[in-house]
Amino acid sequence: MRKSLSSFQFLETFFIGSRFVLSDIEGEHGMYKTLIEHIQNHIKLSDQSASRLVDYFESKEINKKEYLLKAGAISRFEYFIVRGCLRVFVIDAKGVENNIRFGTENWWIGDFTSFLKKEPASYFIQAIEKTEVLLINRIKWDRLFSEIPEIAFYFHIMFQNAALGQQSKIAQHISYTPEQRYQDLIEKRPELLQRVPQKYIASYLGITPEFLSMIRKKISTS
Amino acid sequence: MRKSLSSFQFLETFFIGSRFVLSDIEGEHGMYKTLIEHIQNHIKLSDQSASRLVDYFESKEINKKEYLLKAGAISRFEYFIVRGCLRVFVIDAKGVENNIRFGTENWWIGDFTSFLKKEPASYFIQAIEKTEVLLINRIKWDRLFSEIPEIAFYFHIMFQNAALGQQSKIAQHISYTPEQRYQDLIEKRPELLQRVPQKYIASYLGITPEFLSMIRKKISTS
DNA sequence: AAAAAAAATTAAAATATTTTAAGAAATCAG
DNA sequence: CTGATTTCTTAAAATATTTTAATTTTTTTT
Repeated sequence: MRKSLSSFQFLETFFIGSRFVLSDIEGEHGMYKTLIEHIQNHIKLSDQSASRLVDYFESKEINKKEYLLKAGAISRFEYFIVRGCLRVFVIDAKGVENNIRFGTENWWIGDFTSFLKKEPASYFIQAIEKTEVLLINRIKWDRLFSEIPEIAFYFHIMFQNAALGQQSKIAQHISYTPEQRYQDLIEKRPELLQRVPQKYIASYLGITPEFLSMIRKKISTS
Repeated sequence: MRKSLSSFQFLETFFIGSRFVLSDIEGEHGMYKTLIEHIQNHIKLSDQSASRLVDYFESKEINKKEYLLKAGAISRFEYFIVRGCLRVFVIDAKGVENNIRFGTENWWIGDFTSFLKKEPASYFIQAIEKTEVLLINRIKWDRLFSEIPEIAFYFHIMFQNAALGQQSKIAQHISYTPEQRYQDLIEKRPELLQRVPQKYIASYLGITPEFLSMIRKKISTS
């Protein structure tokens, strides 16, 4: 009979952010180490359970400009980024690409609605640089939750963070000017400005590349 | 020993959306019926567990213009709207109110970050009309999760939906014009246009009331 | 390393949105 | 019900942002 973690316990783990050191997942399984450490940063997960994760995920490397997912297809996997950088975008009625998210190391990426409901995806996911991901299919995803139940708390936290982060992102998008949104991006994810082409950043901020250029010029001369 | 629902099971419940009829929660406890039905629309919850919910929530009625929460205070409760309409807004650096969300019947509302971390809230929550809510404090919230574990699945779904819904809302805000966002609101939440003053709607759409007026005029004459 | 392609910058003209101001319509308080 | 207040609309002027187009810089390909 397993003991269920109370909400309180999981929150403690969440905020204290205890980290366990792994010794048995090494060498060829290096990419799993990244995922396991990320999970253990958020919940308690025995090294034994951790070592079982290897059975659920496969690894994949994609080159710059290659796609992990194209809108219209059914998203068969959820992806964890071990190394690299991806962009998520939609194509609107006018045929224009709109970048809505950038994923880097330790981010989960996917079209979750498509993955769950087996509906055609709305998003494109493309590599901005050579990227290594771990992926899990739907069958193993379900198995994961029933066979390693602690994991449910980890994803609970992931979804909760996603919901909270996006809530404040919406607030910002409404109340900030494009210049303020750019300043905020510089503060929160400075590495993106090095890794992501400016035209994608502009689209993410909801402005044209030309206008982003003007903003950058204005900032640098003040 | 309780049986844990697998991810698969809870998803089935989610999408099939089975509904159970309650007969024992009636009369003076009518407001709980709304919550219980909402929960049972998403997960399986025995009528016995359902009847215990009464112990966790209190009810409160607030009048038009009254506040449930003000930024700066610590949010001690999460709220479920039984009847009425609330707005969530932030005040930006220029002192301007920015509405980011409207809650109506069956919506959960609160500053969840503040509630969890006991930090000062960033949001104001104010009634747009006379509103009846059920509220739960942090201690009972934790107790709820450990004593009625099925509920965790319900909130898992709530967070997941919030994360997904907000994701697509961000995508829209970037790729739609104000006019398209207004059209989308008409489609998705037509009742809000009757219940919420236009100046709040304008703020929610990220435009001035004057410009919303122009959009409405343009739409009505085409 | 050179040629070709893609991305970033600059500036001017065009368009979208806000601001200001005033009047009309709707709602509120006594 | 009536006056007072708030909300909504309209229009003109001001500002922000996009579009277009040309040039420079950077990246990719050969």
